[in-house]
Amino acid sequence: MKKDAIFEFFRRLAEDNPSPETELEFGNTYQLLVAVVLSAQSTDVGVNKATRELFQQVKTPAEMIELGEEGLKEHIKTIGLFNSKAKNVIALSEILVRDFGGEVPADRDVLTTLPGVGRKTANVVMNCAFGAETFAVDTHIFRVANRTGMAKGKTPLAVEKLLDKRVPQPFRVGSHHWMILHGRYICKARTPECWRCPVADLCAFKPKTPAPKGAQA
DNA sequence: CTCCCGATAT
DNA sequence: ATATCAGGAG
Repeated sequence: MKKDAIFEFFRRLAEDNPSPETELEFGNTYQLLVAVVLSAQSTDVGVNKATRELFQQVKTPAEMIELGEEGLKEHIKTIGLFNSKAKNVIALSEILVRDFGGEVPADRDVLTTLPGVGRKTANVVMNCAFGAETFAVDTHIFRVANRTGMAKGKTPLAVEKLLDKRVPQPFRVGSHHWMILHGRYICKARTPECWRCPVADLCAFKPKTPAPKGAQA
């Protein structure tokens, strides 16, 4: 995708949604971190359903430790990978209390040292909580970037580095969410809805199946 | 590379 | 029945 097309791509998505935000629900930065850890290979809807009561009861790492691993499992047992996620959230909370005064560090490389926190999760926290120009390449961004031809790469890290080079201001902070929402609701993995896509003319992907009868753009 | 792992859409 | 979902660790 050419430089002008990338600018136009985000200009149109920004026009439709001026201030995109994460669909994960949270009340503070610690809860955001926990929600993102829980969201691995799971839907935001499912995570929000599980965290609604949890976050009413638990707002700090100290309170999470008090709840305990088994107590946490009761809240998140409807989420995939819940055993390893519960273990990681408790371990991560203990480290925050012991080494960081119960606060979430605003540093990507420090965040990555926490159990259950990889590069993608750390980038989400940096972007959503601290406004950093980081590209958290999850399954949606990886797919949208490759499909459209904006940034073709074999690994999430390769795509992230290309996006960092190619996405211009003033879209560098918001592009992360625009791509996620676009991938979630239009440029879907199984059935991309190209017939109602606002950036289809800028995209390298050509759908094999036509728009369904009576589909509205 | 494999394992982890429930809910939902197709 | 199977693919997919805001991945990370061993």
